[in-house]
This record gives sequence, C-alpha cells and structure tokens, in this order.
Amino acid sequence: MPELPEIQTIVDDLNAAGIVGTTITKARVYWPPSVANLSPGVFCRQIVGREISAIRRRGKWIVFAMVDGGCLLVHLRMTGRFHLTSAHEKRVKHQHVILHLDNDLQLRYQDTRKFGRFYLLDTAEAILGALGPEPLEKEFTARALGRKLLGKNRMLKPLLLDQSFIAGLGNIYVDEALWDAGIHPLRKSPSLSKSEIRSLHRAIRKVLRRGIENLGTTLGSGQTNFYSIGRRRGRNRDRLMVFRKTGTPCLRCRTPIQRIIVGQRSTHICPTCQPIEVEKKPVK
DNA sequence: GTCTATGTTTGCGG
DNA sequence: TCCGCAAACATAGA
Repeated sequence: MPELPEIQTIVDDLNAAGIVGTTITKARVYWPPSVANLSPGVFCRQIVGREISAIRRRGKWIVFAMVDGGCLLVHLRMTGRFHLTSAHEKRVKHQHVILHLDNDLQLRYQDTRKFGRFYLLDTAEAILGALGPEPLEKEFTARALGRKLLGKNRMLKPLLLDQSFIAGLGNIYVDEALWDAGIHPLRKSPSLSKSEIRSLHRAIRKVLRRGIENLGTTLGSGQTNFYSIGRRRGRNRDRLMVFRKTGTPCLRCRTPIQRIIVGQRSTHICPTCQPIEVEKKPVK
C-alpha cells in the first residue's frame, strides 16, 4: 500500500504534529510479531525513557531517530498506519503497538494485515544500507539510472520494484512512471535507448513528486486503504493515468488501458503508448 | 456463505 | 543471476 509519497506524507504529518522532542514514557505491544528484532518485553523496556530527535523517511521506511543515537525503523508493508490519540481513547481493532509520549498523546500503530514491522536498533545501517538510491535526491541522475540499468538484465517492472535497485517505488508509481515514459514493463533493462532512460528518469521523479503534492494515493475507503495521521486521505487517485483504470481510454491516445500480469504483479499499460517492440525502421 | 484478489517483502527452488 | 512461487494475514468485492 504505502509507497514513497505516502510514507513522505506520514513523516511530514508526524513532524507537523510536534512529537519530535517528546520522550516515550510507556510502550505496549499487542501483536508480538510487529516487533521484528526483539521480544515485546525487551522492546518496551528499551524504548521507554528515550527521546525522539528526528523523524525522516528512507525508501518506504519511517525512521524515528533517538537522541541517544539509536533508532526505531518502521515498515508499514501493506496496511500499516499511525494515529495520534489522546491518552484515554479506547484501543480499537488492529492496533498492535502503542507508544505513550510525555505530552499525553499516544502514537498508535494499526495494521489490518499485520505485515508491518518495527526494528529498534542502535544503528540503521544494516537495513537502510541495503536500499538503492533515493529517486528524488539530486544524486539520482538520468546518467546514474542508465548505468544501473545496464548493470542488470531484468524486466523493467520487477527491477523498478526491487528496493535494492531504487528505493521507494511500488506497484502504483511504477505503472504510472512507465506509462508516462511510454515504456513497456516487460522491456529488459539494458535495452533502453538514451532518450528512453531520460524519459524514465523524468517520469519517476514526476509521478513521485505529484504523489507527494497530493498527499498520497488513497484508492478506496476500507480498512485496507492508505490514510495518513488523523485518517486523512490522499487525493492522488484522481491523478492516476493507468493504475486500476483497466478499460478506460488512455488519456493520451484513447486506447483502452489493459491489465496484464508481470512478475506476479498486476500491471496496467496503454498498449499503444507502451509498445513492446521498438518500431523497426523500414530498410530501403 | 464462498471464492479470488490485494498496494509489500522474503526465502526457496529451478 | 534471474524468475516464479508461496507465505505472512485480513478484508473487499464479486
């Protein structure tokens, strides 16, 4: 569910909520597997008394940096969410971790499908160091992307979903970026021309920036949809061009959008704008 | 009620 | 190295 723009929205909202500078006074874990690297008891004992110094994003990870140098890493996977509540609100369904803060608020982790994970660590390096580049940073140039594409021989879609290749893209924004660039998801990574690489680079940054501007993509209205802090919905669904738009006319050429399966993932394309075969020049 | 699909990631086997 | 498959789990929609 949440990809780079959704995680960025949550991090921005957490920062705006003023929880940086607060200290954790108590912690409770109601679904032990939510904490991946420690038992609930050890996790609670180790996190109590620690002050949050910063909240940031790396790929799809939320990083709570602590004043003492350690950090709490959280990955929301499919359906993880954070809420800030007052101290006495009743715990609702699927709230698996509650952190009590010294400003009388509680940071509550809710996760319907229970795939999300917390890691309380001395250093984030082991996890964050395995991630590929941040697509919105200035070091991520078209040239750098091109070099990486040449170093692999893989289908584009699964490669762009690979967090060690590039960090933060998921199913929605990969489909959107490939449509924007006019490139078929089954194309092999080293087959792209210079201009296709430039288009893809531009498209990735464009769809991610637009997602952030619109506060993320909320597709439907159920338990399993993206909401930021305070149950706020993102409005980027209105800006999607292909994702879950099967059968609707392509906004560029009116060809109906198709849904195919690529690397076991549902994938949405315009078969006209994203040809699988590069047009052969007639030999004269 | 039953069946299928699902936005993420990991690990296994070919 | 790369790919397909299964699993973690609950819900939505047909």
